Amino acid sequence: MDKQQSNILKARRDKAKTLAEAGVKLFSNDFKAPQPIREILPRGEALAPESHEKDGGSYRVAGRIMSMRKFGKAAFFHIQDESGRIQIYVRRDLVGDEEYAVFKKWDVGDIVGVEGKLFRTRTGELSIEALRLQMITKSLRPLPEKFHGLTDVETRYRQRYVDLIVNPEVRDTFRKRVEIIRLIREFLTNRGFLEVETPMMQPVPGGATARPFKTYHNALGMDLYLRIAPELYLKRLLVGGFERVFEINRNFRNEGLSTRHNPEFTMLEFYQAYATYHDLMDLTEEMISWLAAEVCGTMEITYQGAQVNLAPPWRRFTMDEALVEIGGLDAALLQDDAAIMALAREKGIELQPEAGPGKAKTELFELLVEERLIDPTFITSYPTEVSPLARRNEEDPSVTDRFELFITGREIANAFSELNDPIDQLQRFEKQIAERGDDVEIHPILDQDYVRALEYGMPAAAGEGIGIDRLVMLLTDSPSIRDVILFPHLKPEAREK
RNA sequence: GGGUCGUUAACUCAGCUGGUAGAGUAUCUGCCUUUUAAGCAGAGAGUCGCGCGUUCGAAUCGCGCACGACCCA
Repeated sequence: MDKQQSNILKARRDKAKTLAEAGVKLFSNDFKAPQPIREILPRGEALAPESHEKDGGSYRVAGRIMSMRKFGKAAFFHIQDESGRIQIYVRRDLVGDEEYAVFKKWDVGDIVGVEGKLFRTRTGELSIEALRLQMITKSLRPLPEKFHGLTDVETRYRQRYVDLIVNPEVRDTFRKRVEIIRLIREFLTNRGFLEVETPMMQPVPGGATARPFKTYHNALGMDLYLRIAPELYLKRLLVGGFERVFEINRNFRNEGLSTRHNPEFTMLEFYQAYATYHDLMDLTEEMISWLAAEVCGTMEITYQGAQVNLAPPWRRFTMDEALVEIGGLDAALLQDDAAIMALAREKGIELQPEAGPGKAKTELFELLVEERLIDPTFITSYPTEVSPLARRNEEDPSVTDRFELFITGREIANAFSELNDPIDQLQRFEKQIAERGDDVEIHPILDQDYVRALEYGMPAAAGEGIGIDRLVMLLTDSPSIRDVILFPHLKPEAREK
């Protein structure tokens, strides 16, 4: 931008300079009390073409110019505010020669204020006939082309502000995102859950298996980690006597980026004392189907061309059942640890030396079953081996009282009856640390304070995590997580464009 | 990390087997008081992502790098 401006940018700056020299304020801040465009539109419903509103009411609107059709002594343009869009008609004989000369320097992209009367044009479009015009903010850069708009995904993500200006469906997606989060709060609050905030910076990053971001606190002289999950803190609150808690906040994972992964993402976690994972399946089914009805107006939604029916009840399979019924495995084989391990290797799954049949089974599930779970499906009875924080099943201690929820082949939720036996918990932590392999960045430290908290006694409870971004993707039919995060992470631009 | 594809004017895109860059929108000038992808006439605008190589000559071919998309791990 420094050396050679493109002529189009130069033209804008020259024009702005000319206006400023003529005494026009390019950045005024005294256009008071504009009316939302959406509130004006119904006022003109009864107007016939080529007629003005009878009582001649005056309207004040402000917004960005999105299109412009100029004639010699008149012009039409559209302005857009947050609520909508309306056409403005400007006539030289109504605003005066001087004002009209200034108006001729207005461009698409400028933010302006208009005062005038409501009327309907010959072609039937409700419009405001301008009596007074005011520049509020002069735009120095052109908006993308009016017909194709902005489609380059890289620019859309890097310059989200432009994306939001020109792509109304993008604004809708983010409004829906806000609405979904608001409804979740309402849903949980109505059921007695308390919304809490727990540390984003943790001395021990726990509650999940992932590589954390590391930082350093100068005054304390200690390493801190951005949290990979709030789980262990929320469960400390159960120890403390809060019986239903939830948190909606950011988690950070120092791993790859993809259409389903952003280094920071929003997670809902909630914990309920004296509940089991069965109770949470019921709650989840109720919550997500209700969200769909509220946000999409139906429980039968479309995601990227696939029909998805979110109406309860949802299918529930144990992992073994799913491997047999959907994965096509022989039921007898699942009872044979050696055969499971062999099959996993045969399918090209790499298993660490210390990995057991539970790990192999889980990997086989991901490979053979996961992507085929389009309609919502709860998978239960996860192997204890892959569930370090979940309560063991009382009849079969090799599995846990846990479920994951899959919709459109993707994991949406993960929940379990909580492990609250401090001795069992300590042993599992130690085993996990021993097995962490060569990656010292994952779970570097044993969370002894968490074990201490459990020693005081945590009530029987169940807890769940729901990835908000993925849920929003589902309910807004968005193909990439970057479509539901306002400012997704990208590599730095090579150069300023 | 691997593979495939992409990167050309502010935006959306053409540009064949190498011959030195085009369209539409946008911009600028003129005409135009009911248009809505307004219209008509004219004009200007690009280190063709970056670098190296092959060649008399590279947007085009080769190699490397950057950024992005999709798929795989």
